[in-house]
Amino acid sequence: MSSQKSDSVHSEWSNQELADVFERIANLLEIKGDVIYKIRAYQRAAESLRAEPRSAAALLAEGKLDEIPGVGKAISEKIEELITTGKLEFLEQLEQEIPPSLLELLQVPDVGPKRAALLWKQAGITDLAGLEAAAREHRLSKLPGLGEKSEARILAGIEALGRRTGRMSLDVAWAHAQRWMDWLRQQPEVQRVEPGGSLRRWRETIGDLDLIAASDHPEPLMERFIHHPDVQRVKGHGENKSSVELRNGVHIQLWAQPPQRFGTLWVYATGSKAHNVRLRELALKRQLSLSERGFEDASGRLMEYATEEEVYAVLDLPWIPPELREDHGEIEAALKGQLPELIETRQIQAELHSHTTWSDGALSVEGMARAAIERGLRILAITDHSGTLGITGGLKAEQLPAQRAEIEQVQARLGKQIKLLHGIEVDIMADGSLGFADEVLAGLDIVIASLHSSLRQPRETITARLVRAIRNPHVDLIAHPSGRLLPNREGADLDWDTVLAEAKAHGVALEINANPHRLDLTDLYARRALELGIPLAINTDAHSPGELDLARYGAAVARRAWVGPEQVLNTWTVERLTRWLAQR
DNA sequence: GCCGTTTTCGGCCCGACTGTTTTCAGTCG
Repeated sequence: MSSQKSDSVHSEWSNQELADVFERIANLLEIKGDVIYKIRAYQRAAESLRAEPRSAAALLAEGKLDEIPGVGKAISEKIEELITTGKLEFLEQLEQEIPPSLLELLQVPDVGPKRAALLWKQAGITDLAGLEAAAREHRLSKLPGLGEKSEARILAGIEALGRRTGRMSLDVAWAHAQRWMDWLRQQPEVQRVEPGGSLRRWRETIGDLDLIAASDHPEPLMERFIHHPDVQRVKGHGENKSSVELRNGVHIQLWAQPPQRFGTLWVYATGSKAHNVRLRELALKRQLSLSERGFEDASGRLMEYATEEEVYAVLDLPWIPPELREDHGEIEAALKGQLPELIETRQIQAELHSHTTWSDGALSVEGMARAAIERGLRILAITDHSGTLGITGGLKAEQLPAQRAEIEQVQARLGKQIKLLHGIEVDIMADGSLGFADEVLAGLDIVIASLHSSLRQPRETITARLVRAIRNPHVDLIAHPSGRLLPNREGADLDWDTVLAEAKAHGVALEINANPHRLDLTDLYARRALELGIPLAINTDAHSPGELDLARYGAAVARRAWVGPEQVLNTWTVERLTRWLAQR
């Protein structure tokens, strides 16, 4: 990407695109060899932009860009230049000095900014193809600081890039992690095994798996780990840390320390990196140095801790739930004793988005109802698809009375075990109208509206389309608002400031779709919705009984968004929920 | 380049692992 926007599909710079520009600047400055703290400033600004739910364009208009952490005078001006002119003089200058194709080299393991500069200046290598050719011709090993082993590692790294499977959805990652944790627990040297990294923080997709072990004898454990028959390539191997690539393309990092250091190790290997940096800064203010081994005081004495609670207590902090550890304000909240109460999966007692054989579900109304009862749910909304284009086997409006009759019969049989609601998941058409007429929607207990088609419309069009649905007086809830599919299909290019403002204005709830391939709303916008007081729903969108168990993934998104039980419709009593629906 | 319950100037996290080196630089998380 250059600093010039390639086309005019987007009317505005998204925070993500701005972040990409600053990350690009940081990488180019690193290759150039600029002051490390300037580089970190650009990196921090990029991270903050990605974590900022309000659009930078809107903040600029309000003169509030400096509310973004790490954005000061210089970066504010650059954001303004990008938004107003579409390009950035500073970046264009930089790209004159440093060939931007060098940035490709940074994707290769073991190639960082210093080596990229070396490869460029001493060997004339400016892109990935050039690097691969040089490695194959054994020209790399002749460069200063590089030998035959480095050359072989770099070549292996380039080949691994081609195999790279990308990020995993959360359910896939957990399945792999469980298998490996079971294996690790069977090893004689292991006292304890836990997940770490982005998996434990329940990030929406997972790159590498981080597994943490307590062991008095880590060496033989690491030895057995790297020689496991599923291991294709050993990326690194030491006493306390090893990392491997498996034959199935999954990358695993195993960390180990003795049990009495498990607390600091687990904090460290859980991250996030930004959270860890903040903890270390707090430690330094107390004349302590914090690492995965423990706290070291000025005299060099190491203090070891077996639990995370003890580690946080040293810094006068309460234990912080992993889902919050992103340096998105959790340290400040913890210091003030104001960590939020987070929703628990067990508090979810309603499923407000489910499908039956009336559309594309696997079970009958009664089958789904009984599955819901088995899982302890008190409320189940049957919300089959409206029979509009693109949805196979959707309901026609004429079928709704028959479906209602069936739901009432099942309700009569099941009695007080569960409250069934007759709803619909109505399609939002390409023009923003709904798949059913208002008179039809008026007769239903709950109306969910969602986008399924034409997700690639330009931002203004698709935003207006969603807004029109939100403004329909019969719509209670917008399901999976962006329509994204993890790990690969991006969601609609929505103007979220507008969508959230409209949802608030009309009291329409927004769904956190719990399916691990959706997780939509994202944590970012769920947190903004929380702050705005927009009602939230955590729904599995179950098409089969097993999918009702996906609620925990939705709860994870809500927890990452600092959401407690109060604002989530699914935690409400039958009376409160039916009253809310009736008032709308 | 950013930031402020030690500061508007002078700071800005830490160790493991690797390879190429004779004591350390680069990369990574």
